[in-house]
Amino acid sequence: MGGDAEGRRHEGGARALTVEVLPDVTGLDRTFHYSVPEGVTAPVDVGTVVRVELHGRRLRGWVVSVDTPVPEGVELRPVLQVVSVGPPPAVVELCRWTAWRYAGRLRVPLVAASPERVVRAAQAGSDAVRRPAAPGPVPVAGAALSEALAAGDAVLRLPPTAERLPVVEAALAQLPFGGTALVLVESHEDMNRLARRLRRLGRRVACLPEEWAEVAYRSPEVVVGTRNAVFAPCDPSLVLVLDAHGEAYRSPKSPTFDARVVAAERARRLGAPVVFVTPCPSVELLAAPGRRLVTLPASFEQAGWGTIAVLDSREEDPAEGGYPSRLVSWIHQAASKGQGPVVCILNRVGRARLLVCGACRLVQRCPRCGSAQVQLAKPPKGQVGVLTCPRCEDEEPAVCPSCGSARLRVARPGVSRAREQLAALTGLEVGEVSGPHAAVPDAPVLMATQAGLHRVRRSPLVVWLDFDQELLAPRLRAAEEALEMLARSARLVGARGGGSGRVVVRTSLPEHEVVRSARSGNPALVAEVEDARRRMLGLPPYAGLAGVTGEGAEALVARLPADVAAVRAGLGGGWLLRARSEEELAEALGTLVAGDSGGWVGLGVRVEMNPLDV
DNA sequence: CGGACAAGCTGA
DNA sequence: CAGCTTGTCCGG
Repeated sequence: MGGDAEGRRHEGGARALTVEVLPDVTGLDRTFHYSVPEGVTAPVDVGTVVRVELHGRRLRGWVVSVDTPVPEGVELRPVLQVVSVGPPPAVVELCRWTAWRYAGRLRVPLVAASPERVVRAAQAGSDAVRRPAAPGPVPVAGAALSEALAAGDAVLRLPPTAERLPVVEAALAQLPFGGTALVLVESHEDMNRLARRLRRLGRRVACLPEEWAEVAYRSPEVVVGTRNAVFAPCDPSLVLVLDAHGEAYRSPKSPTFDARVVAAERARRLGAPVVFVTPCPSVELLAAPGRRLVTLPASFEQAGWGTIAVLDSREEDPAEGGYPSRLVSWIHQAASKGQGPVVCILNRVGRARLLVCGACRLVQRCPRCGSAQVQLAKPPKGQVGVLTCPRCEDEEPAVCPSCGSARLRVARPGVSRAREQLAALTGLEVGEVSGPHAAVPDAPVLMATQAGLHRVRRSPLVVWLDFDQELLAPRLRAAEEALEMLARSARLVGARGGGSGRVVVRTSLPEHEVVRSARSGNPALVAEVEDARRRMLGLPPYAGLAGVTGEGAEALVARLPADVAAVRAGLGGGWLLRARSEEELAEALGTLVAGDSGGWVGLGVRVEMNPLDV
């Protein structure tokens, strides 16, 4: 790529080159024209990072077009300096598409597509001789991957404990000579692990964004990276998205682009195949037009979900002290195996999420806003605790306002309280993992929120202490997310050479399709129910939804075409837009914005496509 | 976005 | 009316 990197500049001095530059300034979504003076020797092309003067300020910016007509009556100033090589023109084009598709500014995808540090122009082309790919044994998943690659755009449903390295290897075996595979992964950690393992197999790997220049100039066999790597400065011959269910593929800030959607678009433009590998494909992933679902033999898939045991919480004996004795003995057994910590999960931070007065049975609520108060920490001995309102952060002493009793019963425990209970019941040391960054204590049993799933490599036993909470969460994707959590749990206990661990799910809904899907290793059960629900309720992917907030939201909404519905969305003067598809929404918003002298400057509007909170 | 410049407020 | 805050405008 960047084939004629040398070609565009100066044209033998016949005419001065003019460039259109987008300044790297948040909120200034406008372009300005500059001339490229003779003194500038570095190549200048679409994507190049330059330094320019604007309104007395020296700014960095991207060249977004070359030799486009300059608006009348402007006096061109010269580009001060070529700062760095930037994304190749085709990637800038992809960035434009992304900004349009997610109704946001171009700057964000351009930042994602650009090197972190300055990169000087270098000779294109590979300097290393490739060894031919060793034709290793083709595993079950390898054959399925071939089928998926042949389909052009496919989801490969690979059960959670199945190794993913053979899938990547099988993809590399099909790479054309000199071709590059782009592999997207959920996290930085996954990237480093995959890169390490591929290098050990003799593959030439480059990671993004660290090795941006290698990707651009050395054409490695494999480019590995997270969400932003979808804008890799190369022309991939195939694209692989691992753990394609992961929320990490969605950008949290506007434009809220989804790297899976961008990956499919990129592959389509290049005529390259794209394969999404995941144990539990979402409705969105499956519903993309022209996409095939490739599955493995049912027996392989079932085995790949491991052992998932259900504890029906309706049958528990309250005399057992909070958790059934069967669970306690499972924890004892697993903890003695020495295969990592037992991980118990409760997605409720703090000590208590619901308190009831022991004397008069009153539910403790915030005196200001009425929300149920929570208790974050156990009070020191002999002192009265503090109740906090999760909504307005009001703090009150832990005393019943109605009868004055300080005997408050924990009706719904949080992790801290559950930790105390488990330690008492098992007699084992129980550590607590609460934040995504807190240290993981060295204890045989860990009490964790969902974040704990990502903090442990391997475990003999994962216990969901209250899975009802995940099954019944009032979120659009609750069922799919619950299945993803079970998939991750299954991987944790099955990690490395067929771990013999198990996942325990404590719930009062053992017949819920999420539980049945995971137990039978058939994620289609959830997919079918979810698909029907989305169709019936007109939710994505069978509708396009977008949240619009900010000063100018009202004015924008007033000018929307008739086929885009808008309703006031709860807090803070925002709006929720609905159209037949996200593309239609993007089109409507795009034309509105293009109407006002292009760009989102001064509109005071932020658009969140496909918002996560209903 | 952030600087420039204008209009508005304060206190001596 | 100097000295400061607040607001609006605009960039090549």
